[in-house]
Amino acid sequence: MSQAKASFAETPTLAVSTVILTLRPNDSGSLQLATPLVRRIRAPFEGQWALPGGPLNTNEDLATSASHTLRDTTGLEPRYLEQLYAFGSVDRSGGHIADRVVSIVYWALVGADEAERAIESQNVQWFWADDLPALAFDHNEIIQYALGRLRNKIEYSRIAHEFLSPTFTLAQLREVYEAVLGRELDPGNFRRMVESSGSVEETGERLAGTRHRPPKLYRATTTAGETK
Amino acid sequence: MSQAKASFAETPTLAVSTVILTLRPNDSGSLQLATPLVRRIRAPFEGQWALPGGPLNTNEDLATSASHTLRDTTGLEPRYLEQLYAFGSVDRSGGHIADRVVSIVYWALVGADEAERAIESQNVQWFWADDLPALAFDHNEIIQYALGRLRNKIEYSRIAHEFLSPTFTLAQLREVYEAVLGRELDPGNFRRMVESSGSVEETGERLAGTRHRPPKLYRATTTAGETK
DNA sequence: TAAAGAAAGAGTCTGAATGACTCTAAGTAA
DNA sequence: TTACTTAGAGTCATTCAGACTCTTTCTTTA
Repeated sequence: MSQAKASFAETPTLAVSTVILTLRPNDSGSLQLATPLVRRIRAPFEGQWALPGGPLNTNEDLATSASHTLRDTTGLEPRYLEQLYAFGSVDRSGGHIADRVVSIVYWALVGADEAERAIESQNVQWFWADDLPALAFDHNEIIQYALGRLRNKIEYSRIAHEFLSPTFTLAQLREVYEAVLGRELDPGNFRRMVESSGSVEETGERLAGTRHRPPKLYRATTTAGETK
Repeated sequence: MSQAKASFAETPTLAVSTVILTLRPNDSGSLQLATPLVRRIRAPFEGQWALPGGPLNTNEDLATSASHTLRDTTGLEPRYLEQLYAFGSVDRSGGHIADRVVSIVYWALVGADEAERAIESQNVQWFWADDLPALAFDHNEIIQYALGRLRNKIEYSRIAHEFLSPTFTLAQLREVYEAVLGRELDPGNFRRMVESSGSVEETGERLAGTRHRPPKLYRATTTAGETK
């Protein structure tokens, strides 16, 4: 395979893209999933919105490429970044096989604190994840896939706190679950579940400034026993 | 990105490989995971064993490429084929960046009936999955990754019967679970679990020729309610 | 022909986890 | 001081999984 370059001339090009997800309050005050997209400045799909991403450099690892492009285009440096799936249908570039790109897609979760640092411009904007325009390539499907993975993974993993600031109340954590799962959860049962899971620990402080009994603040425990 | 070919000249080449897993009885009669490997006939890693795979053709979908290469090199046509992960560290080609290959790896489960059809030759051989030689590239790690996925997925999914012939007894199905999970399961509890899951149905026949009470034969129910 | 052996298959018991729910504590706002 | 709101502790009933027992139904052997 040392002469591979020659015989692989017809191999599709390789890009790395990322679905970034965060939660922000909508008009009615409840949390909703949002994602930043970038406007394409080249054909195909010129002018349409797309996932942030770019070609894979020869000297870069996949995850490195993802976070690198992310920083350049959106200014974000997510703590949570994981490979999602490789999308490579021959027809995903709008029918032109000559344009064929195989995308290795990562997904990232961004906390409330980090999301504020995001660049927003003419060519980078946030959208509600469940109300997207028609995107370039198969990027609508990709985001749907990411949302499915998120809803699935939040049930057995400890990723929910990635959406929050480093310290948070159990009510805030519950809001994350409710927003992702799309249904309300019983506060008492939720508290019991979280406390017995060992995924959070008390900081010893309480959140002040509420108009009721001040809730305890928690932080995520250091990732021992993390489930992939 | 229509001129992409030019600017992507330095993009790594793309290959699709597959981890094929089957269960076969070992010397002591219990089932054990086995996988077929092919001997490399080119540098790098010439002469070493590797996963079956090959470069991705421009006009082929990823999964199509996987099953296509699989058929050509091993003669197998697995019913179960799913994308596993994309492996793309810069150093996985033995240190030569010029040889860099990004592999999109699929995994396949092969039933006892199908596995018999496999070609075996000087350059294609079966190995026990937990007793492999040093393989080309990072293929040892890839197989470990696939085994982890299998052990995880067998717990919440219905893939176990993919290792069996179309009809099977509950004892045979239990043996599959025991081999994959590496521990014994209580026959009674296993029966209750499987029957209440709705993943199997009786064929109405029984397996003859045993030296004890003949067990009922089951088949997998048609994939409704399949969990991804 | 009877007894022994083996696995099939049904059923019991117990403890842990979960959903629905109640009750009290501790703050703010009027 | 009273009303209001959420925090946080606790109860009850149901479901589920592991450990275990017992009976059934076949083959093998005496």
